[in-house]
Amino acid sequence: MSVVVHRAAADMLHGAGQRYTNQRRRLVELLMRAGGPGSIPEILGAGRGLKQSSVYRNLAELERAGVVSRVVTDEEFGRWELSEALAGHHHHLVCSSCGRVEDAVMPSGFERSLDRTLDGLARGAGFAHLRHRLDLIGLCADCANDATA
Amino acid sequence: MSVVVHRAAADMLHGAGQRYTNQRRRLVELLMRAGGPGSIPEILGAGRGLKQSSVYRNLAELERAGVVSRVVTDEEFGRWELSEALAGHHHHLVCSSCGRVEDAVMPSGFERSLDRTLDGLARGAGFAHLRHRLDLIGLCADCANDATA
DNA sequence: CTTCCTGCAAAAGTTTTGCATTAAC
DNA sequence: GTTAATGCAAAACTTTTGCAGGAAG
Repeated sequence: MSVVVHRAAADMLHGAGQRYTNQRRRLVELLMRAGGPGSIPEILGAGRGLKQSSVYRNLAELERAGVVSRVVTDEEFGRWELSEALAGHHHHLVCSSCGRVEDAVMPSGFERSLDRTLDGLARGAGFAHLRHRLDLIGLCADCANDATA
Repeated sequence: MSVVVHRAAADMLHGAGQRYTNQRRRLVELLMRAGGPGSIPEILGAGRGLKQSSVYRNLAELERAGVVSRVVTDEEFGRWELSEALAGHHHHLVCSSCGRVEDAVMPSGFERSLDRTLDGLARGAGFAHLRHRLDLIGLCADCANDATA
């Protein structure tokens, strides 16, 4: 699986006239292992030796090539994940206490009915519906425990 | 309606030992009229005479009191709206081309089934489900026209 | 050998903070 | 009168950019 992702990432970059360098491979590897979007501090801390300006530039380049996507949050720094082209369509469980973000997949039947509902909404407002973004906000197990204790 | 909102905002602030000053009233008025979340540049530009540092401080204070909420986007500046306590539960239509954001409401039956589905997801992952955030990403009428032309 | 990538340092952008002044209650 | 809000300027913060050196093809 990880081989498939790296192969795809390499192809996507090469198609854009870009190289799949060691540092870019490390970023993809890191995001693939994470189980959810990784924040800039996590990336800079974890990926020992990854330099700030190169990380920003490489994430931007990987995004242009369609390999990664920026995730919107209310945090003060960025979060990045593998694009849905590589990771599949999914949603996020966001802990409002510690900021942790995990991936989650909804039943495909529900996705379909959600998209139909949004099509209707969009039509009514003159919007062309491209995609949606659905996050569950709550407390992760750790933070829920802390609150109880 | 606007009277009701101002009254509620005043109560919420007073409950927190804060004052409902002219500037805070102008912020609430502005966000109430907007039909969607307002960005910091819009607020600073539109509300003539609103000073940058005071706007940031007042939005933070209004958020603490539960009057307004920060909206997450991928823009480089903040967006703010009336809280759901005042404006009711709703979603956003986001134009991926120009950044415009409009409010939208989904059929209540669909909201219920969405919440049930998310309850299941949360339980499976050890999350305590508090609320959700659902945005439709697409092209507003103006940008769709530009693309066609 | 040409093009792209990397790293450092500096700049740009938004947001936050310190402090003296002014307004609200 | 006492406490909180405002405005200005400076600081903090993340992110972007310029430029020289190094690696990739």
